[in-house]
Amino acid sequence: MRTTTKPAPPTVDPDRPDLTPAARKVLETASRLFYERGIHAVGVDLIAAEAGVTKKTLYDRFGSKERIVVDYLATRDARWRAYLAHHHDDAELSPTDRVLAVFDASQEWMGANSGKGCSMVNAHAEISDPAHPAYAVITGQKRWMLELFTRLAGDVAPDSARELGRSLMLLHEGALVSDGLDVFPDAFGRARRMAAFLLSAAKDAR
Amino acid sequence: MRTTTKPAPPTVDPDRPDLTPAARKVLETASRLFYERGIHAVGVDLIAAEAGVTKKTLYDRFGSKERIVVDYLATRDARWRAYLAHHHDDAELSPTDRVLAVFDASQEWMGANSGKGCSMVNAHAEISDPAHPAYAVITGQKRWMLELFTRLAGDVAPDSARELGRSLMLLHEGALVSDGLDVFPDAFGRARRMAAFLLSAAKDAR
DNA sequence: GAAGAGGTATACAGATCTGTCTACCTGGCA
DNA sequence: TGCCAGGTAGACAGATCTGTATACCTCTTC
Repeated sequence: MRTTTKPAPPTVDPDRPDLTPAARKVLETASRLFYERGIHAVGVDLIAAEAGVTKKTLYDRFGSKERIVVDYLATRDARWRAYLAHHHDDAELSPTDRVLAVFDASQEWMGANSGKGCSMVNAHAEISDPAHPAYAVITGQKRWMLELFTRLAGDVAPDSARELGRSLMLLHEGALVSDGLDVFPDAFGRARRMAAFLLSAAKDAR
Repeated sequence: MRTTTKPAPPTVDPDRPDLTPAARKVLETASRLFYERGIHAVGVDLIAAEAGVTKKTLYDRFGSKERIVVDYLATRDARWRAYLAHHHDDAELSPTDRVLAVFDASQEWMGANSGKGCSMVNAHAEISDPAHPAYAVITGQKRWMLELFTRLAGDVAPDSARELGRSLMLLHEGALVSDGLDVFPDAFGRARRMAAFLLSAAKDAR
C-alpha cells in the first residue's frame, strides 16, 4: 500500500437510488450475511434465497459475486461517512469534542450494527490480491479516516496534527477490533478517554 | 463471549514433536496459506500439493480441515507466547520496560512474519459459529494477552492494574491492525510511545 | 397494443471442495 | 522373517459454488 495518489472521494450514494427494489434487497441481505459470516462463507444461492429473489435476478443486476462484495463495502463505507457527518453537524462542537464525537459515533454504530468488528478489516483478512477491486475500497476508507483524524487534530494542536492524527487512528482501530472481540467492556469509551488525554497533553505542550 | 471460566493454559508445544515430518510440513504449509490468503480461500488440495504430500496422508494425520485450522491457530499462539517469553527472559528489565518489550516483540514478530495483521482477528472474521473449536483458541489468546498486560501493569502501578491493562491491550490491538493495514508507518513504535506515556502518567498519579 | 424492463421458476454446465477408497512401496523393529 | 507405521499415486463420491440458459409473467410507457 502507501501509494501517493490522492484521497479518492468518489463514494456512492448511501441510499443507492440507482438500484431496483430487488437489487436493493439483494445488497442488504448480502451485506448482513457477509458481515456476520464472512465473504467466502456466503454463496450466491444463499443470498438469493434469503433475499427472496431468483439467482437470475441477482446476476442480471450485479453480474458477479465480486461486484456484490465491492458494492457491500462501498455502500457500508458511504453509510458510515454519512452517519459520521450527521454526528458532526449535530451541534457546534469544540475542536476537541469533534474528535471525541468520532468515538461516540463509532460506539453507537457498533451498538446498532451489533459488532463483529470492522467490516473493512474483516474483508481485508479474506482478500489477498491487492488487484481485487474491493482492496481500493478498504484502503480508501482507512486513508480517509486517517485524514479525518489528522484534520480534526489540526484544529486542536496544529503543530502536531500529523502525529496526533496517527495516534487517534491507532486508538480508533484498537477500539474497533477490541469491541469486535469483546474481551473487555466499553472499548470505545476507553479509547475516547485515552484520546481526550492525548489531546489535552498536546494542547498543554503548545 | 465474556465467560467467567479461567484463563485456560493448555497450550500445545510450539515445536509439535508429536507430528510426523509429513504432518509438520502440512501444518507449516497450511499456516502460511491460511494467513496469507484466508482460511476459506485455501482448499485441502492446495495445501497437500504445496506441502508435497498426498491428500491421503493429510487426512490420515489430521482427519479434517477443521482440525488443521485449529492446529494452525493453536500452534501459532504457542509460538507467539514462546517468542514473547524469550523477549522477557532476555535481561532483567524494569516493570515499565517489561510492558514495552511486548510492543518490541510484536514489532519484530510482524516484521519476520510479514504482516497481514493478527491471525486470530483474521480467523475471527471468517468463523461465525462460537461453537467452532477454533473460537476457543482465538478468545483464549486474547484473554491471555489481556491478563498478561494486566499483570505487567500491576508491577508498574498496582492500583490501576486493571484499567492500565485494558488500555495497553487496546493499544496493542490497534497497532496490530494498523500494521496489517499499512495506512501509516511504524504502528508498534507509536503504540509503544503511547504506552510509555500512559505508564508514566499512572506512576505520577500514585 | 406493442415493447421492453424487471421479475419468477427451474434446469443445467463446469469447476471446486471435503472426504474416502484401493493398491502399492519402504524402512525400522520384534 | 514378518509386521506395521507412514508414506505415494490416483481415482472417485457427493456436495457446493459461480454463472448461464430457457420459458414465462406483469407492469409501465410510448
